Amino acid sequence: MPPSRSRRRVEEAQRLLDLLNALGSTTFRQILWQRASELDLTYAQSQVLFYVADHTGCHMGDVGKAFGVTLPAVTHIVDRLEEKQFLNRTDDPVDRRAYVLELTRAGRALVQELRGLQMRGVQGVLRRMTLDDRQRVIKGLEALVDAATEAARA
Amino acid sequence: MPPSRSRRRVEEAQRLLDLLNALGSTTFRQILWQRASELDLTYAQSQVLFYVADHTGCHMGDVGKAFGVTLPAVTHIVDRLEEKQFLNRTDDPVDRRAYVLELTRAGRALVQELRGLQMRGVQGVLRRMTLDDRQRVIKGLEALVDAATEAARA
DNA sequence: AAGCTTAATTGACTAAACTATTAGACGGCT
DNA sequence: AGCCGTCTAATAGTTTAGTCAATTAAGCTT
Repeated sequence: MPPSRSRRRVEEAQRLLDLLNALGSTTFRQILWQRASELDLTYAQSQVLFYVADHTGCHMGDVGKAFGVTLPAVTHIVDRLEEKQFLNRTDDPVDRRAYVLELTRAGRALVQELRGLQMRGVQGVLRRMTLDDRQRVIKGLEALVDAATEAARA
Repeated sequence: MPPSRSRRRVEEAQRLLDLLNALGSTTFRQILWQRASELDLTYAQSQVLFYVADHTGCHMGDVGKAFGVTLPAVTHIVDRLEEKQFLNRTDDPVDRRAYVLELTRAGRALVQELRGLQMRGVQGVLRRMTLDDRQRVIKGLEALVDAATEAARA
């Protein structure tokens, strides 16, 4: 008897769950963030740094929404990044309740360096894959991310 | 001029990096772990719980190695899971320095419930994808995880 | 038996997250 | 103009997770 449609759905879900776990755990995380931790940057700090790099002029609240954390958490992380001189908190001329975040020169340099390391890490992985597999994973993940976004909205 | 081979490699790496980020951030994490946090289980605690479920009888050190954290970190997490009566720490009859970890009945029930919720979450996402995309993402991720494992070893 | 290694805990610390509260500033309404 | 509700951010206090260094106890080797 061939597997029923619903049985196959279960198997696919199971397999995908395992793969996502494997992805999230040590190996890949290490490839991507190892260098950041060597530079005394925590994972959370790196994430915020990257976010601000891509959203210059954003407010504290924007960061919180982007990562799904509360404002006090953002306050602390930004405090530390400001101490380390990687970003500035300046008054928003338009709305005086808010701050405007932007990277310092050192912050931009750091982001550029880390991006470079991540790119090299990922390229090192992609080099071990066939062209077909590379295309598969990219197209597949695009569809997956889209579907997850829709599912979260619904 | 068509894109050169090396330029394409850079673009692929960039795209993959973005996709992995999108995957790691809010949407998917929420689908998978939302319920656990409602039950006062942190992410780390859930991870350990799941690990022990799949490796009954393991030692503290095994957990640490699996997640790349130090032993004291494991001690704390296991302390909390034991307080909550989700797992037991019993003496290893073979090696009296070590403990043997196993889930309680309540722990097994919890893992089963969470796995069910995760499965439903993932199935809700897969339902919004075409058959081709589902196959693509699974085959693609398998290749990616393999390549990452090799790359980490090398 | 002595000495090294291993498994786990404890203590002291930092980081990150939460809740609840507070302080200003914005905006709409009367 | 003045008040009220809402929004942005900070502060205080707590919990969790992680680190390192030191400690205890058991196993292994010679």
